[in-house]
Amino acid sequence: MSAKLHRTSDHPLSPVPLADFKVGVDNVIFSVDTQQNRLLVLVVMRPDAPFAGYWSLPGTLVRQGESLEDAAYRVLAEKIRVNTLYLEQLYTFGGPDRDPRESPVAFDVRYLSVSHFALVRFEDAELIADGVSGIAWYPLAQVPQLAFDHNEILTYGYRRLRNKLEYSPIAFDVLPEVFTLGDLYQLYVTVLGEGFSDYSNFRARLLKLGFLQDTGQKTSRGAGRPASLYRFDAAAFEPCKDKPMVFI
Amino acid sequence: MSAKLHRTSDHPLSPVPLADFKVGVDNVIFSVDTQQNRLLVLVVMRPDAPFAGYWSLPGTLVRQGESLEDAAYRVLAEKIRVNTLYLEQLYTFGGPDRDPRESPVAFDVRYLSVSHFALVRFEDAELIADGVSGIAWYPLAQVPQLAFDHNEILTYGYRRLRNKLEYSPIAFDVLPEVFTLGDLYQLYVTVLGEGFSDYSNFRARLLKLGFLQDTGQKTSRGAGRPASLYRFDAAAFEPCKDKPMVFI
DNA sequence: TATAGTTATGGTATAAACAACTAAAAAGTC
DNA sequence: GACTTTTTAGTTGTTTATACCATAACTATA
Repeated sequence: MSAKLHRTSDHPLSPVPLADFKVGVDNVIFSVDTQQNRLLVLVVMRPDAPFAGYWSLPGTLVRQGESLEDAAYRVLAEKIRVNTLYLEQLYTFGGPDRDPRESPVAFDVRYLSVSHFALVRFEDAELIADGVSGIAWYPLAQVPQLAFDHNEILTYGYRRLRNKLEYSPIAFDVLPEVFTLGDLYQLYVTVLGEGFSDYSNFRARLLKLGFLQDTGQKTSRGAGRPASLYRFDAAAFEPCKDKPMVFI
Repeated sequence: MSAKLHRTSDHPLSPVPLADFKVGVDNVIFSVDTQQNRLLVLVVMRPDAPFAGYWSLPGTLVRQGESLEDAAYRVLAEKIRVNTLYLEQLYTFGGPDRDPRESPVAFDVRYLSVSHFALVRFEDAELIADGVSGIAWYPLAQVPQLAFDHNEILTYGYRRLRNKLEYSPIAFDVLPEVFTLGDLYQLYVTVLGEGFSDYSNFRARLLKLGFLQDTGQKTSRGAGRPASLYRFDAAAFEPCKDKPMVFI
């Protein structure tokens, strides 16, 4: 790192050429299948070069007059029909040589990717098959080699997911509108593994925090005692903003 | 937000024009004057249009063959001589109309800023006055209106600083090599305010975590009992990676 | 119908941790 | 020597996390 410091600056009379960029937006879109307890990532098949025939994160190039966030929403809406989603910026990948379309000799174009992180409800999300290129949910552990540096972007996204799950109420952007405490616990186990409190203590903590609203209704699916159905109360969450919901 | 979803996609035979970007890198560089207990931000005076005569965050446009991180290091090295620093990517600002050089009619160029967050040691950092444009440390509360959307970027940077101070050992990138527990506590007070544990409990917690190495030496500055001088032990910090150092 | 299996729920006891507070030690100052 | 300043080292009460257990409410099966 220190080698990068104290470089002699270029002569002011010979201006160095600036890079010209196309800016892309790539989305890490997570969902959780609460039936099968699987963490899923949305990938699309690339029909054209470069990386034709490779799976990739759904992305697009930013158009004239379009903001980064708008571009992220646009590419998502082209792939899934959803009523509600969570979306935030993730990280920007902009090194040279990350896209083969960049000519290493001519330096004519650079491709930069502003990645975004999104969550959708699995039951609610309807994939849009346009007939041309494929689209699929992949369990995170089974994601193949992706185009470009998209595996690296995915790693960033997964880290963000785990971190946010600790403090933010993003679980309720993935779960159905009403859910049981067992559903909520299973979601945390699916994403984080078993490295935190057991079900009993998890229950006690979440209920004590006070932002889970009992709907009065009960489930009756299969064996076992029926579970109470809860709803997330965003207003009641405010005071819990900085308190962890689980301890990893 | 829902209005942004489900837009009809453009006709495939009439391709929409993509935006052409110049990519800039702007640095939020913080330091702390431990003598006067002030949180400082580095700003530079813009000599040329746009925003000539305004203070701004030190930035530059990315050159051909240069990575984003390299560009961030370059602009920092042009402004300060330091031996050690902390630097990470902050956020990417890329909406249209954030730079007056963008023509609203012709859509010829868009300017995007990949902001970075940096920390340097105040005593160690020597500002480089190039005679042309000004450069100065500003106390955070007294930062004037900056060029472009740089005040917004600064807000992002300050939030990142406060968040990182809670879990990461970035305090030791700002403090001198050896320091007293009083210095460390004052740094936290300077940045976070007084909303956390008192000095006595702060001491007990930090010492118990076990990554502060007693140098055996003592200070003898002014009145009061001499304080032990400590050094940060990065290896011993590893197990504390996920434990908070203060409770805000 | 009795019994076992399954899941949800509501606890208790113990150890750890946080918060507030007190007191002594080691220097300088008057 | 008395007083001030700052560091250091506690104590105590309360909260909190963790591990573990007991029971309730339902289903499936013998």
